[in-house]
Amino acid sequence: MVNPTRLFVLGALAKRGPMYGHQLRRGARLDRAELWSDVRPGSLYGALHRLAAEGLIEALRTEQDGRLPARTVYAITGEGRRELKALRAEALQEAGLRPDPVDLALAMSGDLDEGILRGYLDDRVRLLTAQAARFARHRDRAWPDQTVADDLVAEHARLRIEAELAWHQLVLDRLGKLADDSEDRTRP
Amino acid sequence: MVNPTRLFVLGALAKRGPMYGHQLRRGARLDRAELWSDVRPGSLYGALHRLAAEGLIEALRTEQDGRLPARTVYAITGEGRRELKALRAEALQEAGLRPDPVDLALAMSGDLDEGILRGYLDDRVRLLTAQAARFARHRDRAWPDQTVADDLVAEHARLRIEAELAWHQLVLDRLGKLADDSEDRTRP
DNA sequence: CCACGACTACTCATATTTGAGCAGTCGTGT
DNA sequence: ACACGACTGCTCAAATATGAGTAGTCGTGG
Repeated sequence: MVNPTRLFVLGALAKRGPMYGHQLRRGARLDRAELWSDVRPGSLYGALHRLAAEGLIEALRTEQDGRLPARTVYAITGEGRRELKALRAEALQEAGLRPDPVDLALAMSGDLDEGILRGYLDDRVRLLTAQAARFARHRDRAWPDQTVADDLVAEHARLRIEAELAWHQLVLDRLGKLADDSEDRTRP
Repeated sequence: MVNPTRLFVLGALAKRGPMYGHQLRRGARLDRAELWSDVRPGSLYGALHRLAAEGLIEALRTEQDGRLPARTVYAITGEGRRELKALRAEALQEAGLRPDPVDLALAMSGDLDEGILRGYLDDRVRLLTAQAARFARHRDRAWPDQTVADDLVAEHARLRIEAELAWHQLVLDRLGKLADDSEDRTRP
């Protein structure tokens, strides 16, 4: 429902003050952003233009640093702060599971060879384990200016990955049965 | 990365044979679809048109049942089956956490009153608990034609919600500290 | 010196999603 | 009879996302 790009832009401008596009992007990246946002250039600049057109942010000035490309600095407006609060409230209210494509893929995998499927799952487990390790490190070596909110976000990621790992284990255990099941269907 | 709508349409047509748009939608709904897909009419029909234009599916015929609106029945093509396999493989490979807007909202909530935030979180816990109960029921009273894959998907949902609940508990516990933290910043 | 990869900022065409809406049918109650 | 809400199928404009590309700068190794 709520548009994360808008929330991100408004939130960042409100929190850190006026910024230009690339700065927003980098700020997000440094802030372990893969966790809560995934703003690619296209959607970011699109959002900036639209937000400016709506008056939720405004272009303050255009700078040029040496000969690098010119950049436009935006600031949030009063109207924008109001919208920010509304968006945030909306985001805090929607508590549901976002559909995971892997479920869809699994539901469509009746015909897939068990060995191959098992291979994919093993790979997934490896990837997830690596990520879990990264987030555990997060918890220990705190950032310079790591806030409690940042901790919570990292912890959220860790817990979610643990759940994924547990589920993957369960899938691997039941994989034999899944194969039987699709055989039941092909030979009635 | 992978487009879930495409995967859904191709997969459903491959699995259940030729169907028209509304039928796809309903089939998904009956199949506890809120779990792995959330195809609204707009994106579904858009995808159907595009897939047909690309030759991955083809319009078989146009039926009319009584005086109800006419419907176009689509079938997957050979080309489409190839694409389906590719999409499925891609979906099975991407094992990462999809960003959750609540993290974003939390990161932007330094200025939010603790009581209000706590209220939102309590509501979320209520919602999540209700959903967890629904999925537990899923596990017990099996569907008529519930496959192992369906079970796994439901179990996935349950585990994910458990993780969410655990995290919410953790957030509520640390909420006091979060408030302190933002005070540190406003009065240096 | 120069090629090369990485960074800086942003643009643009195309793909996709959203959300409302349309035009009719059906069943149920009153 | 008839109002009402729910269902049937699908369309459409507007919002948003994607992914590649542009044009130049900078640092580094050979």
